[in-house]
Amino acid sequence: MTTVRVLLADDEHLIRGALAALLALEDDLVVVAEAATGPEALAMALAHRPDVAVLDLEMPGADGVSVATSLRAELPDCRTMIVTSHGLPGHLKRALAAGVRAFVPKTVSARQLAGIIRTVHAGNRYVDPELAADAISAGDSPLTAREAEVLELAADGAPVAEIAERASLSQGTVRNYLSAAASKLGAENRHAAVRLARQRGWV
Amino acid sequence: MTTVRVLLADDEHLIRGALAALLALEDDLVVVAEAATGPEALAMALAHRPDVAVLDLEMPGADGVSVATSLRAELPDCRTMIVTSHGLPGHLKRALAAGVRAFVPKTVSARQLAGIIRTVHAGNRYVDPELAADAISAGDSPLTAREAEVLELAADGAPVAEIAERASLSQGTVRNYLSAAASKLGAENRHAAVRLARQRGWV
DNA sequence: CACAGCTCATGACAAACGTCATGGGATGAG
DNA sequence: CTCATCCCATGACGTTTGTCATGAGCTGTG
Repeated sequence: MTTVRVLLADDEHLIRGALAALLALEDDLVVVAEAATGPEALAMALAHRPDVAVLDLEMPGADGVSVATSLRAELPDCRTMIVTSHGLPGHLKRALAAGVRAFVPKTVSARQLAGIIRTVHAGNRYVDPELAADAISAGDSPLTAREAEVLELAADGAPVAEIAERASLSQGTVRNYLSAAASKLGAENRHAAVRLARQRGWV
Repeated sequence: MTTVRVLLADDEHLIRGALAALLALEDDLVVVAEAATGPEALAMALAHRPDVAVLDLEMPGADGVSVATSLRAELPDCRTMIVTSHGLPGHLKRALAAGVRAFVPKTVSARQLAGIIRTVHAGNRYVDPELAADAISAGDSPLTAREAEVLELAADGAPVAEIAERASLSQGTVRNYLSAAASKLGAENRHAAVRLARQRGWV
């Protein structure tokens, strides 16, 4: 029997600890390291060279996907997987693009998670069926690069003047992009557009 | 030794299961029921009459605080406590007003949580020191009831006309409230005001 | 090469929004 | 009772927006 060396990264101590305890019950899994932040996860991975890194999507410092990206470069043999509370379609896409092998919502049971870790370790992929369906039905972002960028700058309710300055664009151009983005998303105004784009993980 | 009967409510199966397993290690605690949604938590509580209800703040159906409110009315002997990932000051306030005995971020360890459950069962309260400090420094909401209501309706980027209709107010009145709210919060416009109010848990 | 698509800009117009002054009715504290 | 505060409204003003037309430079594809 091969044992799988696992790295666990989650900023919530309660969950990380509990998870470690549950995974320890599976006798072919061993948690070799834990981390509470993105950078820490990276450091721990380099130090302990786990077979599989289980990364929370939302962590301080660097999110799961960017950790996965770094990991892919620095530790190619380590498979990565993402667990998350909020299963936005866009996140799934970003994750897969970063070479993540599994994308799992926290609504699964520990036993299922253990199974998925084995699946990933065996070289296969796993994506939660429901999330996959959402991602497919949500489709690709219709926004161009600049539209997305400007929309993101508009996210905190800043006036056009400020967005224009931060993006080094003229105010007119910003309004054009905002208008285009809103109409592509079927939103009444840029603020609603921001909400929609967020929901679909396009920002 | 008295044993404490605990209800566990969290929509994330992974966490709920893991938590149950960890609490089971404490021999004076016994998890008598689990729930994944607000209404389910309520039903389980009525059926199993636990000593302490550990409620996640964000759950489908009804959030932790409203469950606690119902519980207070229907099962006064049951102490309630809230665990949450996002410790917004306003939530803490709402929770305490609802008679919740403890408010804990998920960054604590399972051992600490067990201790807090005992504290609560003994009739005492517990509030995470950091959250308490935030809540105090954030202060009370300066918004009047209507201002908060209108601000909430503005949350999804709806135009004034729609807000006015939904609140049964004139458009002028809505704009006045929005303007007042934004200036009280020091925001540039209503959208930024919504963000700020959300951050502080005032909506 | 021609064509399509993205990028950036300008100008102009209508609609939406923020702000202010003003006032009447309700309510609660002193 | 009086005063402050909130609630609701109206009208008016200037500003910020969304939208549209138009055009120029750039890039990649067929």
